[in-house]
Amino acid sequence: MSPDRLSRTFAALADPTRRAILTRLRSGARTVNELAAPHAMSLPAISKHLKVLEHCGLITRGRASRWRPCRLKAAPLKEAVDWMEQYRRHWEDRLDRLEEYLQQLQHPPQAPSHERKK
Amino acid sequence: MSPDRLSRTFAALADPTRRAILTRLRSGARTVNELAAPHAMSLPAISKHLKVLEHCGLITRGRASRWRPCRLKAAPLKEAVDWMEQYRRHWEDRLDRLEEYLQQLQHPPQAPSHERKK
DNA sequence: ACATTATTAAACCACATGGTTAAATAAAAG
DNA sequence: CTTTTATTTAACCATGTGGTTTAATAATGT
Repeated sequence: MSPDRLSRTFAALADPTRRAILTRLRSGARTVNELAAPHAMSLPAISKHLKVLEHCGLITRGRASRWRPCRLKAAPLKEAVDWMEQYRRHWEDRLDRLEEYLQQLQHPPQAPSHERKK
Repeated sequence: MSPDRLSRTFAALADPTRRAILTRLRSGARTVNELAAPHAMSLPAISKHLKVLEHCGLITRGRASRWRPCRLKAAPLKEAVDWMEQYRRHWEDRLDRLEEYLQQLQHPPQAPSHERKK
């Protein structure tokens, strides 16, 4: 039961090594060795990270003779940002206080919802 | 060695149950029981999810008599979106093709960068 | 005092994750 | 053909994650 793509994307982004790889790919396609170089870990470890990124669609891999150049595909990031954008109003300070005030009107701390009538 | 907050935030968002909880909290504070109700899992499971969300700052918990109302705090989402925004130009179609063309000029598939013999 | 309600803690389990080393594969170079 | 280079696979290991059930805690209601 593999999770949905949004979940896979967020999971992929949760690792600093993988984020570093994506950042590196912003300036163009790179081979596995090139991507591995800056990191203090084995090549198989990097290979696994790349597989994770590929599996959620954040990179694609071509074949150029004996190299497998990785290329950034940012589409899943759009999907993720779109999900988060729903919350923009919640993190913008101006509305935050009003927000909380309205929330308290709806759900006074003394008697949280549960059994209220419609 | 607990990971940085950005990593924790992405990890928190990688679970559909937790995203559903956050979505629910957009309309105001809710008690643990209220949040658990729509989900087919035990209360301790929900309690753990809330702990994850709290630990990365996506929710705060107050104390109102015997209830622990959870309240959304979207600030970490801003941090996450800010990171992703760097990639906006990569997912906007118009630039995508030009992007790839320029990347190929820089890193031709036949002989990737670093140890090319002249 | 006792039972009820809301929530958390503890102990446990299956499986995923992130790393390792050693070996396999594939293409290019000598 | 043999060696070298680039990368992946396999097997393994420690730790983390997401769930369970049972028990503890804490405040309220009777």
